[in-house]
Amino acid sequence: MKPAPARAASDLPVAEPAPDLSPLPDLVGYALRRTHMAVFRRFREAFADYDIRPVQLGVLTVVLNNPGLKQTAVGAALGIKRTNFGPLLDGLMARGLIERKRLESDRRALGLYLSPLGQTLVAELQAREAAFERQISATIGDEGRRDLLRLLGQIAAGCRGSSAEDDEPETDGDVP
Amino acid sequence: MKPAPARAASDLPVAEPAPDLSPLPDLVGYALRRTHMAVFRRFREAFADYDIRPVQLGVLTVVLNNPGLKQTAVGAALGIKRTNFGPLLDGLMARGLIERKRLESDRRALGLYLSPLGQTLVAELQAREAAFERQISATIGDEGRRDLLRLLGQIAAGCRGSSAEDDEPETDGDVP
DNA sequence: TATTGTTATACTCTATAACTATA
DNA sequence: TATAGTTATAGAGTATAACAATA
Repeated sequence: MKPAPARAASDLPVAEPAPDLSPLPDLVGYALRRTHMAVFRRFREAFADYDIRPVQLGVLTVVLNNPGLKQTAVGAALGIKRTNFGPLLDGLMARGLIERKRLESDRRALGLYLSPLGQTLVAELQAREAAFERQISATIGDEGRRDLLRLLGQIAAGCRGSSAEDDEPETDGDVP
Repeated sequence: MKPAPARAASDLPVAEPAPDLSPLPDLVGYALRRTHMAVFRRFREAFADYDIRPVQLGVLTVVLNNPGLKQTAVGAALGIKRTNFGPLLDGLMARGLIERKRLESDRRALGLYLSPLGQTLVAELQAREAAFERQISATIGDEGRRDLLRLLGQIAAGCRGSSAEDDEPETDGDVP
């Protein structure tokens, strides 16, 4: 709510008329990028004291719900490539939040578990997450939020629907 | 449309019951991330022959609409930090799409212009962009698209509304 | 002193390719 | 041969700090 620069009537003639961005503001892709960036920044602020980023909370949540799930499956559920999931896990393990155990059934695979510390932390994080969710969707109401989630889901499903998706990363499994 | 692995009735007992992701799929931030990723991937495919990414098209569009606008203003309009905008521009200039001229009015600043080649290219890109937009929003219809843009705008505005935004990057200027 | 643009640097995310050890 | 996980590597995207030239 800046009080408007209060131009001195002879300071600077025109206030830089705001560039013409058309047609960007009317494009779904552009709106998604801007909104995602804004929400992401807010998330970082809201979780700054925990030093947690959205992907990390995603991993902790999936491991909480599915203890013992093997690494590949956790990564695939979140759309993270095998290759990139390792370093991400390293960070969470170095903080003592996640533990890994070699599976008896398949000695190649590693099952993921939350440590006691991880369980305590994820409970706190989920509480704050719920508050964060209420905060960012405060302006659109419950109905708007439902609409938004539905529309986003339809767009994402449509994008997955066609073209090349051979590889591994996007083997989702969530949206039916 | 894979024909379903056709389990041999004694091959693998259960088909891995799809991990529980709750509450992630019901979170606006998570849905934004997934949808943004999916749309971004589709964009790259759709513009692969041009080797153009969304941000680059954004820059070209703003320069087309506002020839002579100084570098800082173009970057700020798109939410790109001064520091990171330089290298991005280098790429577009190396391809001969954008030219820069030192401004007479302020000899610190550089005005951005499209080269003739850049003008030709951006016309083609915008045509394809329109087709891409119809493609990804095909499943939600015109009404759904309007709703989606409105909801995304409200979320983004709400995120910008509070907390720390002192620095330069997010000096938007678009959304009123 | 403030602004424009630059360089240097770092961390995260994403992506490919090649390797091991199990299966 | 195929899978689980790793390493190495590369490119974007984002972030800070410090600098030169200009205002």
